Amino acid sequence: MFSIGKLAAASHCKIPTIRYYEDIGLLPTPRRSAGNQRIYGDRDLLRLRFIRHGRELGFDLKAIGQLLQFSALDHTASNHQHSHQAEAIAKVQLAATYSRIARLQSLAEELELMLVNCDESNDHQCQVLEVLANHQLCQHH
Amino acid sequence: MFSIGKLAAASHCKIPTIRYYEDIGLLPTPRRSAGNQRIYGDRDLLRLRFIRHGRELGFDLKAIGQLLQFSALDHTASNHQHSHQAEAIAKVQLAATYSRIARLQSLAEELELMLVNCDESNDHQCQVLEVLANHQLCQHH
DNA sequence: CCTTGAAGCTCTAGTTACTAGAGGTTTTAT
DNA sequence: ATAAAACCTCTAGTAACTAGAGCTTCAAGG
Ligand SMILES: [Zn+2]
Ligand SMILES: [Zn+2]
Ligand SMILES: [Zn+2]
Ligand SMILES: [Zn+2]
Repeated sequence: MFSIGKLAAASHCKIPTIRYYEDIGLLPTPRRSAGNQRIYGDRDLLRLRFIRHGRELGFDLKAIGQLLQFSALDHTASNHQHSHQAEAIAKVQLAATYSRIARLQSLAEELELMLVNCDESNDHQCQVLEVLANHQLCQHH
Repeated sequence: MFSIGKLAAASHCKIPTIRYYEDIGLLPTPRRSAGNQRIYGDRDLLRLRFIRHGRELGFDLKAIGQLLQFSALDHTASNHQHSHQAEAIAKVQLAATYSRIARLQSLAEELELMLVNCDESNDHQCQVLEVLANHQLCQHH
């Protein structure tokens, strides 16, 4: 039985974010005090921590919504079916993560090259600006 | 002298995106035909390609706006000062890229671990769901 | 009991970089 | 002359929050 402020502190999640999760249906509508303030229980804290942990691991809210359904936190007991679906979502996330890494690595190489060439140009014809103006000068994409 | 459609085709940029860049001031307001349709020239194409190339390299629009100012495309001639500023922006971008890579790599490791542990669990206590519910089970963050 | 400051409430709007669609006009080609 | 393609403006939607205005409620001290 705690207020939204306590819930926020216990979950490392900001108050407006908690209300936002409620708005979009990720958190259930909590009961209210006589004066209309939200009251939460332990179950809500577990659910919110699950959501935040999912976010830290890079899942989007839609995926987290599905994962919650597969978990015991969404009142239907979890079973083997659900576990397999959860794994499928995690695999998609992993693949997306690898492809982002690959893309960022090629960008980093390109940027490094620009900067190195800047240093080596003796009349300093700035390679950052030159390359941006002309994609032909790129090596990696 | 070409229409917005031709400009889009020549720059691999969608039409609404071109109008959006105009709205936010990244592209100058073009002159118009008698019937109010936009007319562009070669200069606009160079500028738009610069912008798009910057986006492909991961710069945000604010950084690209600055880079444009430093470049010869923004009618003030480029000079050494400008080159140094351009390099500074590229260095910031490079650092941000490396830190994103590092973060994604730790996430990928965590996801891999979850999936491996799922496979190894003989009663299949789904580790994806377990880990999400309990950050203590994480190794990497 | 009363007061005051902290915490909570709702609602709106802003962030980033676009994208989609409605409903109307102009161009281009036959 | 007509019809299709391209263009116009304006609004709103995307993801996941965050900030602020203006008002109400709660908790603690005197
Ligand atoms: Zn340079
Ligand atoms: Zn390139
Ligand atoms: Zn599993
Ligand atoms: Zn964790």
